[in-house]
Amino acid sequence: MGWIVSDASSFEWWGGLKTAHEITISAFLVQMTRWESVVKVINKLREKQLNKIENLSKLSVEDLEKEIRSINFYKTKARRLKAFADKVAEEGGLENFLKIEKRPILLSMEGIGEETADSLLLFAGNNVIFPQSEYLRRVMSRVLGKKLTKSGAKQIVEEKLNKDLFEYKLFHAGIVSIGKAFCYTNNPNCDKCFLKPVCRKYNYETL
DNA sequence: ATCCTGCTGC
DNA sequence: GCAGCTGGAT
Repeated sequence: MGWIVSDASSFEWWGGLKTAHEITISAFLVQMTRWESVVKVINKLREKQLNKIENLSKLSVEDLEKEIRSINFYKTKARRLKAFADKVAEEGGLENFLKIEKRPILLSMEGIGEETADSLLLFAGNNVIFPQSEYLRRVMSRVLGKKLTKSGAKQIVEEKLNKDLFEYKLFHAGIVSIGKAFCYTNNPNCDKCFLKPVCRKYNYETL
């Protein structure tokens, strides 16, 4: 069965970005920001060979600000990216840094909270960890018909899914897709949503 | 005007 | 728990 692909890395996860470096840079940039804006900046960085963490660390914060000016909170994010790039250099490269045992160090860095840390570990580092996003909390809360915290929703998912990289990435992609397309904070578009057959909010008007 | 795959510091 | 960060797109 040659067409059954078990290698999760050959799919266009994380908006189609391929390298751990671009995924990592975009993870900083995308916070409270439209994905489309992030892609534009990543494309520009790539043209200038700045799509690698080591190359970013050679820039000053001021120059980095200029490169990402079109991004929401660009000053804050330039500072955080610069600090992260320097830290990666200390730790002996990005690949070595994106491992589960480094999670506490990731979380200790400015600009990396739970969601970003686990997104990096899953999509850039290929670790079986599920990111606890606001999308996840919202969709899972409505489908299950009870108020969940982000970490609560994450716990349920990690309990139920097989410990499989492909499943984790696919489920995350599904949650994000549904969150963006239908499951808005206000006035969710439940009629169009393809989860409505199994959603408690839709069927019982809870939450 | 409002929205956008958060995190920090208070 | 919540204001602030900070700007482009619609």
